[in-house]
Amino acid sequence: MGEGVGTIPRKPNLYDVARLAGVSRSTVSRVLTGASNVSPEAVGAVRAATRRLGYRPDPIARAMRSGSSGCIGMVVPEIGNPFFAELVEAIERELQAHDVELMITDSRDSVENERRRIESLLDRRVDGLIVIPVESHSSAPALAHVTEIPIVLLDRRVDNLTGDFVGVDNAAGIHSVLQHIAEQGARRVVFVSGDDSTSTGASRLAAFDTQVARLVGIRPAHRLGSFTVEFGEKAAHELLAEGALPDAIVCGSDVVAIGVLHALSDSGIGVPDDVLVTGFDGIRLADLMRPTLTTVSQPISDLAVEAVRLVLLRIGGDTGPTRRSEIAPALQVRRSSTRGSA
Amino acid sequence: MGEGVGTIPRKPNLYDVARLAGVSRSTVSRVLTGASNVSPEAVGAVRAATRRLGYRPDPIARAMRSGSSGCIGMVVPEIGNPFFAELVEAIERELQAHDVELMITDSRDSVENERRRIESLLDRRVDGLIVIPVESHSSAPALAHVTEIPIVLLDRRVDNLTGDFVGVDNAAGIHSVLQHIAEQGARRVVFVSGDDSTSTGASRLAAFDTQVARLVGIRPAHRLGSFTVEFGEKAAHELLAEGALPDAIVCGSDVVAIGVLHALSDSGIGVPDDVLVTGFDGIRLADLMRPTLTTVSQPISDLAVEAVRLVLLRIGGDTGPTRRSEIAPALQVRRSSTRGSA
DNA sequence: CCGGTAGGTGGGCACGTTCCCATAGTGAGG
DNA sequence: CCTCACTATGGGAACGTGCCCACCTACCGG
Repeated sequence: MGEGVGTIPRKPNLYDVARLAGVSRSTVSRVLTGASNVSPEAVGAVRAATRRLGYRPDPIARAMRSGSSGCIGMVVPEIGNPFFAELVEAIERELQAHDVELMITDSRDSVENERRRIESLLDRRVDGLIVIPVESHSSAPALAHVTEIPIVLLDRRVDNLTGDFVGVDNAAGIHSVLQHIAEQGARRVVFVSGDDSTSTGASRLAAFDTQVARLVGIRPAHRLGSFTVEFGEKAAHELLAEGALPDAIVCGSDVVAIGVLHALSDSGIGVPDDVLVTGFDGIRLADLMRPTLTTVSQPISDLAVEAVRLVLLRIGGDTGPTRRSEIAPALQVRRSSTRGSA
Repeated sequence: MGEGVGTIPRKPNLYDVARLAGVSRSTVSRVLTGASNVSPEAVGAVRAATRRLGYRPDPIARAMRSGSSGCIGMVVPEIGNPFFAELVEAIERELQAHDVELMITDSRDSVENERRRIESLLDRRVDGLIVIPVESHSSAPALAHVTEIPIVLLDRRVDNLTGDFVGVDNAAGIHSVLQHIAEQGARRVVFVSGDDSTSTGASRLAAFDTQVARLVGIRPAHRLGSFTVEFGEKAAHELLAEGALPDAIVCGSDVVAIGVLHALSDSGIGVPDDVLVTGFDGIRLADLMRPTLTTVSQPISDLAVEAVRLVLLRIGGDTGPTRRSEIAPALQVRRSSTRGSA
């Protein structure tokens, strides 16, 4: 009974590769980490042995020693929100193109959860973070706490936080919607959106307030809550209860608009015949609603490419000034806002 | 200049806690891992020191030594699919209730990606896996390869794989739909669904074939592709091109049904007046479509609770026989399939 | 001919934790 | 009174890797 005969083939480690290649652990490590000062013969022997044993470096041990895991973490407020889900999908696709792994976590719209998720990702030694923060104000402490690794804010900003940001130009988006609504002849318009606890809510609201009088017309009003279908339904029902239906309901997000459409349909109000409705985000479902939903379409793929580019750049050592990428959204005119069309 | 004065406060480790508590590393470790044989005074001192230093155990080092990370991994074919997104959300919520962390990854409907994701999660020492497999056949090797930790299949099965499964009773779901369709007076029905490369596709198809003749009627037909909006649109357009519209279109998933509704609406076909349409899955959006979509509603929350219960049970050491939980779905009758209603 | 230098290599150590074993103290039973 | 067993504790080792340092050899210049 010779030694090693019949033993269970344990997962190979650096020692095993070194033994088979006839070199030391150090040399194997040098080859695998791409360091210089290794002879071509050694490189060849190590590569052969690695392949032969099916060796893969242990990411845990690697993280332990080097403090880096080779993957980046993402925190999302609510993966069930189609816009965020599409964003995650795009980020994942883009990272895969760069051979970087993604760890996705959900903060469930709670700052406390968000803090925990970020701490956990840091503990797991992610090399960078892409975060869609929960709130523009109270998310700040948890995020400011991240100093060792780069962090890119996606879609939403956070107050007083020096970090890279990637999102759309909300003011331009609201502008294009209002202009379009005005062209359709609407005069009285109500803005239904999330409140100003998120930067997207705040800046879309500010843009509406700044531009509505000049572009559209009389007695503009708000109804602010959260970016959910339920809030859209509630807001629409309240508007109906008050009696005077506006000419147009401009929504701060597509899910809100979907809620509004649902409530109006339930009450027998015709869209676009009785009231125009628009959304914001450009989720895939916007085009599948009946009526199809006019919306400010965010270039999700471009946002993902830019966010990934930025975080990898920072991981690569870039220490330039904080960057803000505001990509222009494009208005998608559809049935829900086109009066008198077929 | 005394030593330690003005030094940067490094992240505390076991040594620091032990020193402050006046005990050894071993005792601290015993307290924190909840082992027995520790005196109450030691426990108190360690807890106090831990709190005082704000010490948190390093999960990487823990994983390195013990081979366990205290979190479980999930692999999903497509996070952008609303049904999967809702499932992920429910799983995350349920795991959080048990204080277990979740690492979510996306296989993007590729068996090769799926294999890589699983390997990576194993490398990261997750304690268990919840997987929605890509295919019932070719996903098998990658999954069979997982032997050290428990794995629970969710929604879809895999051939010849001995592992726990949680999903709905697809045959019962199809049965309830067909019965309902028959009651509405439909005779000719077409089944539009994903093909049999997934177990859900296969079993819904089998159930349709077995039951349709008895329950509904004449010349049933299929149109099989993938569980996507695009396929639903394509299938509906093809049906229209062929001329003879059936009485009802039974879809294998809600996203397919949404695609069908979209295509029919584009072509001016009335639902439910000209043709009945039903879905399967019960995603939240089904109730927001116009017409609202009749669907077989999966108890997503129950599925998540059961999957989490099973995986934690196995992690806890349970070695009982393989379990199959097939939860009964509930038919949600809505506008898209109710002929002659208001 | 000798010293210096650069390229290539191997060994020790550390990262922070858990597991195993040895040891000291204590109570009970023969 | 001695011994056995059991509790509480501390120290050493190990998980697998990357980094630092020391070493060896060959080559080149003085």
